[in-house]
Amino acid sequence: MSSPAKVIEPRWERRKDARPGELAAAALELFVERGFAATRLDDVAKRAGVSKGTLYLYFDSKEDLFKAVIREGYVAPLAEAEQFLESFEGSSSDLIREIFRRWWVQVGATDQAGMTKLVIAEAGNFPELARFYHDEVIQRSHALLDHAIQRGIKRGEFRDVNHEYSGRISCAPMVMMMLWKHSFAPCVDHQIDPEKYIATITDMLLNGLTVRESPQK
Amino acid sequence: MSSPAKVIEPRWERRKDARPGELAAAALELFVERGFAATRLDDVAKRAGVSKGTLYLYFDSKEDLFKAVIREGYVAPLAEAEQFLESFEGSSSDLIREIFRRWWVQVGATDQAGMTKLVIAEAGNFPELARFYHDEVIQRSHALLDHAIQRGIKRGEFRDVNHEYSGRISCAPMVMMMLWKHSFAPCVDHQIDPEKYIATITDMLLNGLTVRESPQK
DNA sequence: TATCTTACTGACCGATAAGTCATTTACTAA
DNA sequence: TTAGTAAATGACTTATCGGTCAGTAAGATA
Repeated sequence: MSSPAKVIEPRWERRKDARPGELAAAALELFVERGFAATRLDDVAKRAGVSKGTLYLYFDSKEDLFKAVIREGYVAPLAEAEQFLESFEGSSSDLIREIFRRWWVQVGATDQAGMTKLVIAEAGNFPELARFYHDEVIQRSHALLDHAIQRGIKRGEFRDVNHEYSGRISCAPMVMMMLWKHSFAPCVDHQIDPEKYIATITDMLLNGLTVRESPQK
Repeated sequence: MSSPAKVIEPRWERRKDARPGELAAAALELFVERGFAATRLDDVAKRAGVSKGTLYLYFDSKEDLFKAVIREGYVAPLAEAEQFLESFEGSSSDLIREIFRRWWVQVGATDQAGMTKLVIAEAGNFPELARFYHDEVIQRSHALLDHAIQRGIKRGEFRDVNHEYSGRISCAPMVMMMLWKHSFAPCVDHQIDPEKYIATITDMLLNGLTVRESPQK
């Protein structure tokens, strides 16, 4: 059955550089799936293909691992989006549509999307981390949409809506889709079609519900 | 110092009927604050003013307590809202405004608001419960808003927006405000003014961002 | 091929918290 | 007043899991 096997597979490999990233990725998955307290470090290690002892070579404690996952894994694409907004030439309607589209492709469809659920769920246990995530991600996302809306107002494309909450309200449907993906989506039949969903958001956000005296294309 | 004290305070009282409700209320608070796994039953009992042993007189296990909190504590006001919609006479704009206002007063501002965060956070660990909550609360909330929108379309007040996601998208900003209250709100300075927030939602939802050829009041 | 370094392992320890139950005490009814 | 009941207690048992570390083996070096 088994060949004489001159080539013996090593039981494990030394991959000092790759381990932290792989452990953090495994931890993110399990933290999102089960929450911080319900996640066992043995399981994190197993999913990363190492033993628990190895995990402790790279992280001081479970809490340290958690913080590393949040702090180092938080969404980078925001800076790119801010840059994109600055240099965008077209209409503000197209700008907002494009922001949502990119948001989904670069974050929503990736593992990162689960981080929002994780931070919301653990905010009570890790308030400093929640504050960090709020300042670095939430606040900036709201500001991004708000700037896009202000741009539209300045260019005469948009109505002068309330400045304080407009960014936040525009973001809400996108955030909810991310949360949905990591909560109810795996439990229920009905799935969301991101493309259709985003098309409906932009339609409602830009045109509203009320019929117009002079309907436009 | 101490009076002869003919009247000795009893160390505890027998309150068989009140205990389950008080324990469930305490459990909801702590589950929302810390999550299921991180909540200690000693703490739940202490907050309810009893010992852990008493908790086990009324609930079989920690999981049983959790299920009771979700199943028996879920938002009742939905049925009333559905009734309200059926019998509403005014414009669909006013209807939607009023739905949001009542939503906040009857649910958002109460302890119940935390349940949404709890169910989302624990959906991975309790899929059956998540399904239950989805069918009984989420689905019905989306349907409620969707009906209000369909009403507006039928009456010629609203544009014929996409039917599939309009209810969900309309709910998103309200749900986000509830989640916010139980996640970032206690960590950061900035607070949301529910009244202003709801006013901005309805303004954006009904009128959209785009300027109109013939602006209306 | 022999030697050395160190990434990695996994059995083990101790603390924590779920769950139990013998005992205590509030309350009731005779 | 007292005996009877059951609601409530809290010390105890036990399983789990975060964290440790002595030992093992990958693989580099010469």
